[in-house]
Amino acid sequence: MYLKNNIRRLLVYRQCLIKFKELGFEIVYSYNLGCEANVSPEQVRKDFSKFEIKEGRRKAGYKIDHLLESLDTIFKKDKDQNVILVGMGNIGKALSNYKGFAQHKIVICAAFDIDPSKQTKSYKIPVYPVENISMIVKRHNVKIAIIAVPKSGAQEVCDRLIANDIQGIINFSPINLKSPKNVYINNIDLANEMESLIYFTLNK
Amino acid sequence: MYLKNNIRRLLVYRQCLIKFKELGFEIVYSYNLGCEANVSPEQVRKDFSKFEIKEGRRKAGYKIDHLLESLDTIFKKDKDQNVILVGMGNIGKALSNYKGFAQHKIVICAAFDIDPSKQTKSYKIPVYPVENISMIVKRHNVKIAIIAVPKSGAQEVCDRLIANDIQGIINFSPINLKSPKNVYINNIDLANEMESLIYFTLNK
DNA sequence: TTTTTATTGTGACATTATTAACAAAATATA
DNA sequence: TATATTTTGTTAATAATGTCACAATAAAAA
Ligand SMILES: NC(=O)c1ccc[n+]([C@@H]2O[C@H](COP(=O)([O-])OP(=O)(O)OC[C@H]3O[C@@H](n4cnc5c(N)ncnc54)[C@H](O)[C@@H]3O)[C@@H](O)[C@H]2O)c1
Ligand SMILES: NC(=O)c1ccc[n+]([C@@H]2O[C@H](COP(=O)([O-])OP(=O)(O)OC[C@H]3O[C@@H](n4cnc5c(N)ncnc54)[C@H](O)[C@@H]3O)[C@@H](O)[C@H]2O)c1
Repeated sequence: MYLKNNIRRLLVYRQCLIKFKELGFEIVYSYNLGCEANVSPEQVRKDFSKFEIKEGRRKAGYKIDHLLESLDTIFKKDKDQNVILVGMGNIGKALSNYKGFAQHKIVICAAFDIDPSKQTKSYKIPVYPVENISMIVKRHNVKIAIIAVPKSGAQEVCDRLIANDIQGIINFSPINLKSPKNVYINNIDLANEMESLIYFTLNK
Repeated sequence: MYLKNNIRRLLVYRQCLIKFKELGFEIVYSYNLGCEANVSPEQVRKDFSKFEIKEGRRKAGYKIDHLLESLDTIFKKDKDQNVILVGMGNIGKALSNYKGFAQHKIVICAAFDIDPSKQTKSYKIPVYPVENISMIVKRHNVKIAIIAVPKSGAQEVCDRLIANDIQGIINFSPINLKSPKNVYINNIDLANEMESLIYFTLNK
């Protein structure tokens, strides 16, 4: 199984490639990509090798379009991925307003909130009571959910999502959710990210 | 130098410890902490050992308060850390509204935006034109900044921050900022986080 | 008191990740 | 054409990280 850092770097490479492409370039060397992505050229080649991306040509580098196609295959970018959002508060609103997900073929198709005043059509995406999760998940074939509720409600929300066959969760609440191990959870704890930054900044 | 994962885990341990404490517990075993933090007990002990936290007692575990004190020392939680925010859009507003940072002794003391309509006192924190960064940084002894502007402006903002002696940056814009290596940068790319979650979910 | 049990802290081992080295191949140059 | 140069892909070497094993020892039980 490929590990988190590999995947992370591949995603960074993709962004760099898109940038290069927008700038009008057609080929890159591992050296260029490494510079832009802040890793060594050897690391770039090693990562490609691991994912069996071997379309580079000695002395002629890689065609950017080819690389992007390979990455799209790895990340299954052939069709949109529907995602639901639970908790239409500060973070929830920010995410639901974000236009950049479209480029990644990620579509937040609906949100859910327990606060009836949020259950309106006045946001960019419809906001339903949590009881409707089941219906929407089935209708839009949703496998992925975002938890953006206060930590007091996060485990309960998580349980409900899993009961509705959600397979992957991105969790913004600052607790470690309990879940069966076939459900993948990506915790994004922004306060801890800040702390970690502060730690490395002050101890460098 | 301690590595990112160590620090990350320590921060997770702290959250778990706070939770245990709130539940009325006074001691923990590495086993309990491991369960809660989703790591092995050996990993917990190894992490403690590495940071010279050796106040456990065989068969009697660790006093939660002692552990929290040690962690506070490592993370210098004796005083507030002032932070500035550049870009008062979706993400910027969410962060500036968040009450949870206080618990971590993180204070977002001011925000900056190029849009004059945002430069008001109507938000929780004052929003200034970017020209004022220098003044505020000096006044509040700021070392850390958050970049929450569109990617087109991110490098320019980054350069300005560094010119004003900012030492650490948390960057929400989806590009790799160029910076001298004595400036620590923590990139949080939410779209990539989503993609990484989707990858692992669909390939598990 | 003595024995048993549980738990820490760490050194040895295993695994994983990164870096370095280099042959093979493509291009450029003479 | 032949030679020099550049860049890939992969193997080998090194470094980092995580797991295992266990002595030391505190607490509990006998
Ligand atoms: N805002 C930030 O910048 C920030 C930073 C770090 C962490 N977080 C974490 O992200 C999460 C969301 O933060 P926020 O600032 O957006 O919170 P918020 O209070 O603004 O919004 C939470 C939303 O969730 C809804 N909600 C509460 N319980 C619910 C439930 N059981 N089911 C469905 N909806 C429910 C509320 O009605 C509200 O709309 C929190 O866990 C917070 O700790 C936020
Ligand atoms: N909103 C999200 O959920 C989300 C998700 C993923 C990534 N991001 C990234 O986070 C960043 C911010 O996103 P957002 O949705 O908050 O954007 P936004 O457009 O809502 O807000 C950006 C703010 O930055 C200000 N700004 C622009 N250029 C500036 C400059 N040079 N100096 C100072 N201020 C400037 C704008 O006036 C605006 O207020 C973007 O780079 C975006 O790609 C956001």
